[in-house]
Amino acid sequence: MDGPTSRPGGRTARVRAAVLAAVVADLEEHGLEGLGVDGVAARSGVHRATVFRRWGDVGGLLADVLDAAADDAWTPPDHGSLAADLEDLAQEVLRYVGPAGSTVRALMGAAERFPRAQAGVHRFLDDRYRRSAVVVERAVARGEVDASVEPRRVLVAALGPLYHHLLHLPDPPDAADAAAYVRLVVAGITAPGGRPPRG
Amino acid sequence: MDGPTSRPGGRTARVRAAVLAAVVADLEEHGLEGLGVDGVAARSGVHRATVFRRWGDVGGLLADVLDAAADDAWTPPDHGSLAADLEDLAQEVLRYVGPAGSTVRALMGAAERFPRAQAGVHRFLDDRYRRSAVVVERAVARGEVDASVEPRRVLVAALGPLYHHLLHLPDPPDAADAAAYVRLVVAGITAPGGRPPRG
DNA sequence: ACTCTATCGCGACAGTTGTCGTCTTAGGAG
DNA sequence: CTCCTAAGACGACAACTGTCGCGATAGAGT
Repeated sequence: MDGPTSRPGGRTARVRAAVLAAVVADLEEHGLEGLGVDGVAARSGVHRATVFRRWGDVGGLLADVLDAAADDAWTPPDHGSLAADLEDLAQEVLRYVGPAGSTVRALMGAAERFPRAQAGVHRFLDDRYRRSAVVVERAVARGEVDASVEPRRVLVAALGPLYHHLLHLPDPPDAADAAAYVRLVVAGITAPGGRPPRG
Repeated sequence: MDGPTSRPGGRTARVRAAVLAAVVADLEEHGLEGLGVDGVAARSGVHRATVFRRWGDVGGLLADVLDAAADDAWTPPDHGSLAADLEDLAQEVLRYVGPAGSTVRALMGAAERFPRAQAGVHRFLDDRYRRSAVVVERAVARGEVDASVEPRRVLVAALGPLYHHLLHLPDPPDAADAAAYVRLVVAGITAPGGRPPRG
């Protein structure tokens, strides 16, 4: 995500590391409400104006944290069945966006307010869903589901209710809820006599 | 939500109407980012301190707008089949939270930041889902689906992906997307040979 | 008509957010 | 080692957010 910037090494990288570390630390301690550029600047030892110049606002900070974190080699699980794979993904969503101090959750909360945060959410989820598509493709290869299904739509249908539940409903979902949402979708596309879903 | 407050009529009600009208107007014009207590106070002719005292923050403002709007006699449609009813609900979600200046959307965006907004989202969606449960109950009565399904879970499974898509994915969903998410769930619980879903 | 009190108007205040221009420094190029 | 430039440091600044105490008033009860 750095591109061919002029001075990738040295001080700049050090400043970025210090700031991002301060963001996650402040986030875990005080949550999204307690996260401010001023606090991050003080904690990281970097000047306020510098943080504003490079990251713009809290949304930019969070987006950069996630961009840095997304630079991993994550790959979806392979349990041999679509249901098991999707349930595993759902549990992972629960683990990552469930906790109040979670970066993903904070970023989603800031998305509507800060354009940079919204772009960060888009990048993160798009990458996530792109990597997860193999789960559905493997199911197609196994003959578990019809080849006409669109992997992305199945993933969103299976995990979307969990995100919605986590972020917008009063009662926090547990592992059983996550599994139930997945099963509701899997039952549809793997139903023996059911008509092949169009999308 | 007024309860047995002491002075429901007269000036207080007038102030509330003026402020809430200013909120929706500012929201439509400048979006959530451009919504501030100061602007609302100026536009409504009500003093800053009064707005802060009664509503606390932007989240309180948005929550009250939605509380006022939820005081209607809305009832879910009855098209004679679960699929048609759910698709209708999905289209309604699309209409109401799709537009950028929508109050529901703004409230959801502010939820993570302001506790009052979060409570407002909870109240609104809970009420909405409670009223919509009849759609599933009618399907059970018709014998369309098994009686063991939990209406709330079906609704969340059918509409959750749409909320998720609307709020967190780059490409805005259209009517076809909304219908597809619904069908994916309906196919599962109405599948002739499929095992009865557990919840 | 009179009283009483919840609510509003008002202005002062402190803290936070975000911008700007200027100066200094780290560190790459020669 | 020296020069040059991108990046950070610094402090001043305006706008917004949220709080407080005090005085004014609408409007309900009698």
